[in-house]
Amino acid sequence: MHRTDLIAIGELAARTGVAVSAIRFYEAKGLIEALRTGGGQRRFLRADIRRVSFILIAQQMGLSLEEVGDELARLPAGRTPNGADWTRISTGLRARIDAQIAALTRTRGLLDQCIGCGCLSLKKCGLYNRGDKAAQRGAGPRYVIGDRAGEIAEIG
Amino acid sequence: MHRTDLIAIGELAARTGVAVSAIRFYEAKGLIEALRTGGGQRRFLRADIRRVSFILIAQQMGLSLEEVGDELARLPAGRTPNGADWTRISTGLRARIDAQIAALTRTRGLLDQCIGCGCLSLKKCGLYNRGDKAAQRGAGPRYVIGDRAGEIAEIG
DNA sequence: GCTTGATCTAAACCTCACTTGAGCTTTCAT
DNA sequence: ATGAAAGCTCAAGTGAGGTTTAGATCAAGC
Repeated sequence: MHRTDLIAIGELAARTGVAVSAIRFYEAKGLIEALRTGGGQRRFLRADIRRVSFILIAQQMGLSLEEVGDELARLPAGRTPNGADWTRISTGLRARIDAQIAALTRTRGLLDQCIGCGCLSLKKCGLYNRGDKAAQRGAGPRYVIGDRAGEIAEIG
Repeated sequence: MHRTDLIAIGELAARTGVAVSAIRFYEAKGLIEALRTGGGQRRFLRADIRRVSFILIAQQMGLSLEEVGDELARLPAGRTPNGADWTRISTGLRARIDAQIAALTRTRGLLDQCIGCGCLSLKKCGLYNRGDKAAQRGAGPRYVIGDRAGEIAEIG
């Protein structure tokens, strides 16, 4: 048990269910760090399994990799999250989920008002981006709907 | 009122709040169609305002442009959605939102169980993709977490 | 010592939903 | 008839979160 506590990238991949390429990508993004063998191969600590797991869970909660990186960087010694860290972070994640649920519930209410109306009027329906950050997640630059909502005309 | 019922792309853009470039993009994707003037400029029907509005709303509900295209294609005569169509479609959208809310609520429950535990164990926490399509929305090909959940080892 | 499988790097490619730019043409009000 | 504003096409760029490919090297079992 002098060398066995270091694991190769393939094993880290297998243990976390992430592709090897993704692990290299995370390293390039600074989310994890690797030691190197004499021949240049990566060797990870067992604790990195936990670290990668955290990345996956945080992603599930809707954090971008950059935000995940921020969280990890905020850890005391740049270390893998321990129980106390996790309690703090996961409580924050909970708040995010609450916000997402609230946003969806609001949208559902608007949709309900709109079912059977069929007007699809931008003015009346209110089905346009009421500060709905969650729905905005996605790819690339996006036209911000509702930015100038007052100027959008009624259909007709 | 012989020519005025056709509108130029700029007006369609102004009436819907989307960029002109986005409208051309939608046309290229087959979501809307345009007539052409002798000089090659696009002319749209007034009904296309409603059609574009539908695209925006459906996107808000989390449909991809391809899915929006499928919905539009499913319309009786390939026509712009009318009141009855909208009732049918929006009821379907409502179901999607319900599913998203349910998924988030489930995740929140798992997170609650996990706060204070800190194990981050893939086996025990269950914080991995329980058929959570909503969280999967985003850019590009993505490793499907939990696909082989049974084979993912415990941390340690 | 040799072979096989794992790993290495760098760069290119992918999706989605658009935007931007270059270079030219059409439309419309005056 | 003209000049500004709006429109046209086609190609390339953006950003997130990776994957794929190519060609070379490393580590380990026999």
